[in-house]
Amino acid sequence: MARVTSADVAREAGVSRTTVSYVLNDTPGASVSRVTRERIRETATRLGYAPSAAARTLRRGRSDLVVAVLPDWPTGSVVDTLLDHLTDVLATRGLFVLVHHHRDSRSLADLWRAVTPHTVVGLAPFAPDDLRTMQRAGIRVVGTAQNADETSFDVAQRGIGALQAEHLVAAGHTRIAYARPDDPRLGRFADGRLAGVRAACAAAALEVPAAVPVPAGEPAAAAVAAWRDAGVTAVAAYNDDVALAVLAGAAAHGLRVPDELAVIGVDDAPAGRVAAPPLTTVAQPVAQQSEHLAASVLAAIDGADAPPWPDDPALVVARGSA
Amino acid sequence: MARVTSADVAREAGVSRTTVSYVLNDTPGASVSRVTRERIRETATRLGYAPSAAARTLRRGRSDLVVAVLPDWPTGSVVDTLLDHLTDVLATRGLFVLVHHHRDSRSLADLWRAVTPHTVVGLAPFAPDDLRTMQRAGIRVVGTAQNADETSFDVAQRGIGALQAEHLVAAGHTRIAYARPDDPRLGRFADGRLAGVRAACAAAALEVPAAVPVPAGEPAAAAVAAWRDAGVTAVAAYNDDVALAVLAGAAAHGLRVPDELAVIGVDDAPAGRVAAPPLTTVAQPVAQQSEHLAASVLAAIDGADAPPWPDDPALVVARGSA
DNA sequence: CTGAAAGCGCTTACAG
DNA sequence: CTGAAAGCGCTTACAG
Repeated sequence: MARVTSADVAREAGVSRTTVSYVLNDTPGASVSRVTRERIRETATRLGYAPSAAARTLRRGRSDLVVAVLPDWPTGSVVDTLLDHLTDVLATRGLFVLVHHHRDSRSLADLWRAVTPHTVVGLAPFAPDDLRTMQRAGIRVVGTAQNADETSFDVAQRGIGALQAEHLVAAGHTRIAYARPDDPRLGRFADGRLAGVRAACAAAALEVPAAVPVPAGEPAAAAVAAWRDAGVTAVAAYNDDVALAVLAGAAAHGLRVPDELAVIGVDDAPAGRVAAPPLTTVAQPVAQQSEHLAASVLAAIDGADAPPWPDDPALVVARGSA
Repeated sequence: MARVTSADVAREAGVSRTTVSYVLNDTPGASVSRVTRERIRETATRLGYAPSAAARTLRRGRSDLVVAVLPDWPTGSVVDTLLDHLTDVLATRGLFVLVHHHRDSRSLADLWRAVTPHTVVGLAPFAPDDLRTMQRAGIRVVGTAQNADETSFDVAQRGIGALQAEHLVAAGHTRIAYARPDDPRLGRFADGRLAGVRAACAAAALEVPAAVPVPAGEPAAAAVAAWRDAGVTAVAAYNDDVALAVLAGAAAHGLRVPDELAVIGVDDAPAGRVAAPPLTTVAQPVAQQSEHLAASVLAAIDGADAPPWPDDPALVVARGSA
């Protein structure tokens, strides 16, 4: 069974391909009689005509496809929400979003041999080579500062870390430690958040916190013992899973939380909300972030200026642990 | 700046487009002198030539793109791992994987106007209409039983539920309850797991468990009280987040776990490993599942038979809570 | 060993 | 109001 083309529809409906194209694309300014219109549509449906995306793209020089490039690391619900919203917003412009999970080790160049995207949205920074290839291929790139090596996401990470530290400082802690994840793929995130914690501590004239790796899913008994011996009274954790591991470590040593050790996470994960004590955490206002991403992409497509990053994107949810 | 085409490379290198195509695609059987080869490659790089995916696809009638269609619900790390592996395996065949997060309410038909995929991998079942459109467009579809309305994922979900119940039954429990999530998007998963639990209970001649919605992230105090009053001694939870909420509910009533109430989750999430008591759970052997998915897709591409679903895909990780 | 030419399926300026 | 024709950029049978 050969593919059904617009020529088949035209022949069957007794018109030219031109008319078929006009009708099926609702080309403005094309005036085709009502009955012809109906007949063409009916014929297309009956034959099961599906236009060739490749031919369309080749002819128009641009596709309706937006590729979102995600980093390799486990992304979670925030990114899901972001993409969901982006998909909705772009759908109103007739654009489709497809997601590519990118391994840093591999070049993106080969991907453009398989697809001709309208626009590429980067949620991770691109390698300079990749950026150059895309620019040369005339692909529009959004979501990452094109010349700086820092994305708005990096900035957001720093803000999150700062918020954690400021909360701890405000509660009177003076010796703060940082619990970072041991998954190397999370490094870039962790570095950003840690930088924020350190900046806030420095601003409060406190000693700069040391970072110790705390694997999620194992009680952090050793780390907690070391902190206790060093006089640390509060720890900022990379995320809620890491914070929960710290909580378990404290329990193992009979340390009372938050009196003897305060703990703050990031994510506002369900597990933290039902921990004992309930975990204090930093929540990201996903709705706001989603709006911003979608607006940035739209602006880029329209050649407008990018909207400013919202002022105060994250917030502390104070519960029992800090 | 106009797009660089193979004609530009040909002119600049002093050869025909034919030769450029042969060299850049390493066409077998094309014998081009070494120095010409080098010159063409060098010229292509210098000009920043990127072949047009659309033209290539149009000409060959098939693209190198595989689209994975995911359902709308929060997917999490298992699916990430699956896709990661699939991407790796297909890369060895020169294929690229792009992911589409699909809302059931919306038709997939429009997507095929933006891309011409080589193959579509469905991790959720497709609507009959969508399936028909794809077949007509000559798109190969994998990963979902094409005529039955049940995917291998549905089967897997039932197996998980059965495992939970069997573990509880083996421990001597006779009154078992089911805690399902309140996120409606998870319904399909929850139904499958619940069916497995019920089947296993029926097989053990026990009363069929009632399902009560337990929101993740809130101590399930009311649900636990009701279970206690009804003489329930064990609960199978949809996943670890829900199980943790049950654990918190038990704590709120001073119920000892597992003696007065046993709890089993699904996922082997980090938070469950550091809970008090550590959560007993069902772990999915992601590596095996990944192999199976990748092998299925490869088989479909090669026109071979799909490999059988592995016998015993999930396993109970017994810890403190059941 | 290399090139001229056809054709994939579409859209759109142009002619009628 | 409708059609014939060009051309998007590539690959590949064919001729030399």
